[in-house]
Amino acid sequence: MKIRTRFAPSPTGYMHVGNLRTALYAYLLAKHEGGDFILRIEDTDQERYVDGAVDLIYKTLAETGLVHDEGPDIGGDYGPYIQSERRDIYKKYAEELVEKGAAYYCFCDKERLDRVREQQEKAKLPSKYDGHCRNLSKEEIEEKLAAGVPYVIRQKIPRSGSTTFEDMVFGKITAPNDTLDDNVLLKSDGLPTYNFANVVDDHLMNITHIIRGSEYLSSTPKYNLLYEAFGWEIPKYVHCSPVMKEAGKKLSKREGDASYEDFRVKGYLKDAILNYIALLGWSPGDDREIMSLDEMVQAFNVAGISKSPAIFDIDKLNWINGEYIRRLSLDEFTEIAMPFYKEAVKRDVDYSLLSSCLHNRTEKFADIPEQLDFIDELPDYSPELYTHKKMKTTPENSLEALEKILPILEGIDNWEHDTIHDAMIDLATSLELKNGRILWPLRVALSGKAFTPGGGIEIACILGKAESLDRIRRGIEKLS
RNA sequence: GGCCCCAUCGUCUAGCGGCCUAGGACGUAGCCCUCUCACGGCUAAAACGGGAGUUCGAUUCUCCCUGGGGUCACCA
Repeated sequence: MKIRTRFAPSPTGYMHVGNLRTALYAYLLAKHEGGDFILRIEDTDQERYVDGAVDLIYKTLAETGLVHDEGPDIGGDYGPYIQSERRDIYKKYAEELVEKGAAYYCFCDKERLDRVREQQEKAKLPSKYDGHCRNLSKEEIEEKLAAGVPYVIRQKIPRSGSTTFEDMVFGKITAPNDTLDDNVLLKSDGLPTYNFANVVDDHLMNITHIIRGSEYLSSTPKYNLLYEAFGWEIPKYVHCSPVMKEAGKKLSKREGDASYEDFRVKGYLKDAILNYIALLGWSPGDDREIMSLDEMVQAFNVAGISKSPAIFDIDKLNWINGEYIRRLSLDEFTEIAMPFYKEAVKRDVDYSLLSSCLHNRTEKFADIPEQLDFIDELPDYSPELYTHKKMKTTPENSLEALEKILPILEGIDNWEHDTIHDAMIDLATSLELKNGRILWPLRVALSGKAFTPGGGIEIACILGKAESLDRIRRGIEKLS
């Protein structure tokens, strides 16, 4: 039988990385087995509806290459794929469940429920529905229904015994039934809760493997009870532990470290993000780390998913992003870096020159402007910058060096890397000095910074002849 | 608090009773390369949470403790 997995996000307006990872695993599992990956939108909570959120989901999936085989935007044999459009389906199945004795009508209003909960909390009991409407007579129900009293349909959990299910990563899990709550299946607005909708939809859509976060682990027994009541085949479960910021902390939307979009605007490559989150909680079993989507599809195995929560390590993401950046061609790099160049440099420069300096020195594109902050304007720097122990330079001998450098550069018409390079090396050789004695002062005079992407020669090329000479003269002035 | 689950370097992990003197990667430190920084190369420090068992032998199996995570909504 063909495997079918699904990604079933709520349209919340942003793509949490933990969520994206779940989508990735669902995609990988399906594709590894040659199966289908389905997208379903879980929008049964109208209060949480966010405009444009669904488009963001499409965009993210398309951008990362997690292409779905069925979904609201492309259709399929099991639609509709948006839960709010499946309203009538749920009602029918909820009523079927009532007939089967696995669910019941409940007419309790919010006030009563709050009161019950309050009392339970006071008594330090776990808060559960007290079963007030569990055994209403047929007459009572008919009467209230006819009178138009708002109602919900609740699951009727057995009061004794226990329920066991098998998870592909966690193994056998058993929960005592009396710790399970009679949750609402169908809300008073006629829409289902997640608890119900996911079971009905997964069955109707023929989903064979359910990949989701471990927050559903403790409610899965209830879902199994539902499958059993319907007489439906129970799917395979794959629960994934959460992604944490650090021990005891969650990734936060506010701090900009929780969503895929957050990382994209900071200049992380989509493939790098995908690669990193794949490894956050999954291992291919060997030492491979840099893997393309296709390679991950090949290597994917549920057995490699880890059970404990994983802490999001920005350092490792940075490294992986750097690896991907280094594998970019110079042209590709320039294309992605262009918006950052435009932001950082107003002066007319050869962007390919910038790229050749930056491509090995960039971990994420957002770092670029800071690296280039000396291009437009020479920063005000201290003469002490000319002192470098290893280069054996001081402000004094740097002045001498700059005074020697200036006329030589003035005489260069062919302002290119090799020409400048040869002239500077020749100068050092003829003076019987180490290259650094010439090049360190040059770089400082041109940049005014202790660290720069590239050396003095590269910077001279980028700045051009006129600006370079000007900065060297200013250096001489500063040191005189 | 009840219930469920988890536990290897700081972090992500390999390990599925002897191949473990516990492997890899990030990060950290040092060295090399070198006009700074970075890239690249090399080296180093760094872990089986604690206690009982089972076994000829436990990182690997069982139990307890501790620590961590999840869940207890007409949210998903």
